[in-house]
Amino acid sequence: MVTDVRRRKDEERKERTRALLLEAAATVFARQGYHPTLISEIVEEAGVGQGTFYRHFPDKRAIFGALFDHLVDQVVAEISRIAEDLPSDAEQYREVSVRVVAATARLLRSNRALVQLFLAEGPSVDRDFGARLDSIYEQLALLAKGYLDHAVEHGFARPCHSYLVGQMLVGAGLRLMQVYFDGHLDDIGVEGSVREAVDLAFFGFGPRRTDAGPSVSTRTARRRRQ
Amino acid sequence: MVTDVRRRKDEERKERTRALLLEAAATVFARQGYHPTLISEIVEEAGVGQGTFYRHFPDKRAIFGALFDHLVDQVVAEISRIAEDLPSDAEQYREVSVRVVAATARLLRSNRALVQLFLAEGPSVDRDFGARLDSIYEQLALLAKGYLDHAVEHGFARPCHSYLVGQMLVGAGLRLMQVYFDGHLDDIGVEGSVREAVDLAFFGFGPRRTDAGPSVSTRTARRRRQ
Amino acid sequence: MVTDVRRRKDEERKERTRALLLEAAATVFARQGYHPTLISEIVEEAGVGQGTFYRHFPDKRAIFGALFDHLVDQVVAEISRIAEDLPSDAEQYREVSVRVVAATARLLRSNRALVQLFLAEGPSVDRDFGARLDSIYEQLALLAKGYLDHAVEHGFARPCHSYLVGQMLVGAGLRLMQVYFDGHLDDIGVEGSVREAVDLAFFGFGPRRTDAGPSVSTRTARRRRQ
Amino acid sequence: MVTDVRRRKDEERKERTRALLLEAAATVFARQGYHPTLISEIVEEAGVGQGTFYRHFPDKRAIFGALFDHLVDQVVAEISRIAEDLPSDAEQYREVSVRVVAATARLLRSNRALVQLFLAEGPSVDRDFGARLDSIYEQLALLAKGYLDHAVEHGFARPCHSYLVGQMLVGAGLRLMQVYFDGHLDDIGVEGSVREAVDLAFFGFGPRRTDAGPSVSTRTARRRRQ
DNA sequence: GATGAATGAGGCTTCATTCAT
DNA sequence: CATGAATGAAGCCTCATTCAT
Repeated sequence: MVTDVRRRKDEERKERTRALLLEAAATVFARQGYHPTLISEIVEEAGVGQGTFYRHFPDKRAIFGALFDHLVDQVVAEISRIAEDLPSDAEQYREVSVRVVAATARLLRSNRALVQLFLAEGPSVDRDFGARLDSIYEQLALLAKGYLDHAVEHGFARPCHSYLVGQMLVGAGLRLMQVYFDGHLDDIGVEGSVREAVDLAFFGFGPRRTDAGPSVSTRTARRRRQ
Repeated sequence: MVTDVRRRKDEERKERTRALLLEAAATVFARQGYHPTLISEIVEEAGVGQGTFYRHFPDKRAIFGALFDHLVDQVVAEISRIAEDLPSDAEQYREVSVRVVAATARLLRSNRALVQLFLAEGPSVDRDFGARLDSIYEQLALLAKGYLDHAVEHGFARPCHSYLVGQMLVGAGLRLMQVYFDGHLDDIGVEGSVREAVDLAFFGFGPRRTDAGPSVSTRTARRRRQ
Repeated sequence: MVTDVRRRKDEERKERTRALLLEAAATVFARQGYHPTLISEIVEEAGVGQGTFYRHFPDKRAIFGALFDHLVDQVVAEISRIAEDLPSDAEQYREVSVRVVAATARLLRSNRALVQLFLAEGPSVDRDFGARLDSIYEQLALLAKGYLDHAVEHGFARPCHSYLVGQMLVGAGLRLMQVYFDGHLDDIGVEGSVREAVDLAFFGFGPRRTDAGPSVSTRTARRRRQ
Repeated sequence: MVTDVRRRKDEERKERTRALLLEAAATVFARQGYHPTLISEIVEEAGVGQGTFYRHFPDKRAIFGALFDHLVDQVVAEISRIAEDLPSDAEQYREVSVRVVAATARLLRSNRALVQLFLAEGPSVDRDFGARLDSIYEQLALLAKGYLDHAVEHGFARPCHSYLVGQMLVGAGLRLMQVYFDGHLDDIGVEGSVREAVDLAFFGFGPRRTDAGPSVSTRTARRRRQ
């Protein structure tokens, strides 16, 4: 009995220490980047002993990976929760897009420092880690391609090289996120940015036509800004 | 004078050694990435002594920077050469876009390894270096914005948040390049990819309209692929 | 608490290691001089790892300085202990001088190797370190000047340029010490040397006069030698 | 014939280069001390090529030694020139002493930087070099001892441990020189300092006696200073 | 003889990792 | 489990020295 209590207390303590280390690592990585960060800086930030680190992670890479996995799990869960069903007409399609993208954006924004860290330094941590990132981008692109193919099939998107378009949308989205994080889109906010982005994806920037086009609300919002 | 001849020969030798080092650095960086690369590996690849490195560059960062500057200079020169005048109608606009983008793509492709290196590892080399990259993206986005504003003014682009759109185009382009480098667009080649990309930018992927749309040639090319 | 015990043991261990390093450094410095000594030789002599050195001292200079400070502290404490009160007549004055000088000599002799090290190599270690030595000489000279001025005032020393005389006494003392360390004064020992030195200071080597002069005991000692 | 002219020109050039190097070395050594000085700094100061150094000296030690030898030769020559004959009475003895010491002082002062360099850094350059310095001090001490023994024999010095006294005089002299170089004796100048020093040596600082004592001129000078 | 680019041995220092407590 | 002192492998960099011109 005593042993059980003891064991549980030990485990709790261990868990707490691990959390301390993860948080500290996130802080220090965000502050100075992956490569310049020393184990000694992480443990100092965490307020634990040097040796303690190695009871929880084999090396720096591992704690970086743990942070990454945690974030990816969160994001995947969130996205799956929202984007459950395929849309059945163009307008609905756009609305779903806006909703998914905006939700993702909000989630990522709340982990801004880590996201920027992974985007910027991920590829340099490790060949392997770079591949993980690439695979995520690829999956996103394929997801977009799937949606697009479905849309083309139902006539609310024009035929195109959907894989290429999917990749470009991913790239545009990533860049958009960066810019947004840097505070360069504070004038229109998440919602506005997303709507503008979705408009670009649907209609391009070519001259407006009468039969369809950017939603009135968007145009209004834009006008208000000016 | 004997001295003059001597001096010139010395300078030539030095220049040759420097070139040797730069080439070697490019090779090794491309092979294993910036951080894992040791000075000793660069000098071995170059076939010069360890100390020789330090007669030419103060440290690893510097030689990386030199490679970067060299590439940027090349690209800037090439782009300036092509994109001299602003287009005066929509069709011309698209043609100029295609020409500039395709030329840039070809130039970058011939420096593929370095470009990938800079894109992937640049932000992790240094706070400062990351800022240099960012500034380049920003400049590109502003360039795009400028063109776009001009197009809107002349009626061959619809009103939009041109800064945001510019940034997205940059992101889309970067991603496109990556994908292209990875050989995932070998089916349509540079020309085809660029045309597809420009179409996306001009018209989005929304349903085709009658009054305007992707060029016939493109549609043809696409059909052939399918 | 377990933690407390642990902490104390750790501190003790650290202190022991530090002492080990200091002793080793003294040994190696004395053997081969400051500049030719490598950190690797110190740690080998101390029987600790290379990295351990840097946990205790930032560089070679620092450990040299630590040795120096330690010795100076010792000497200062010893001298202050002896030379507490000013003498009130000529004979007493000489006796105090003899006592102070002899005590210092004995202390320095027991640290002979270090003292020689500091005298010989101190000025070459560092601009700053040289200045520290100079300042000590200056202080000694001023101390001597103070005593001398006091003596002149009370009539048991003749008027003179007391600063210059103080400096010369310091120089004479330093040289005496060197010679003594080299074993060139083994015939008369510390006591005899000091007495002879004090006689020189008080009476010079000019012809003996009847009213005062070197003490009988000294003359006797000298005669015995001859 | 042509060859001869050529040969002489080469030799002259070589000599000039060597002189350039020596002068440069003196300058740089004086500025930053022996150990921190790099060969590259010497050749830069001299305005010659790196390789040129090695055509004239095998290493840094050698050029230091050459500077030293040159100075010693000068000083020895100068002293021998003055102190040719032994004095025959006390007053003459003092006058010779003053003359020799003052002349030496003037010579050394004109090479102040080098002298300070040798005194301060000599012992640290090399075991061997330190021994050379020591030997010089020893020789000086023996010289003084010889004079002293001669004086004792003729009754114008009191019996004493002449070797020890000789050494102390050397030490006092060295210190005096340092202090003088540092400008701390500007109030009485070379002549005054020397006279004061000689007085100390002859009479000590003990109370003045009637039958003999410091020269009137000195006392006067001193009084004027006060 | 003079030059200065190239060399590489060798010392310093860092820092991930271990281990005794 | 947590600790932090100790470790030493490994890289960086310097600088005396060489050597082709």
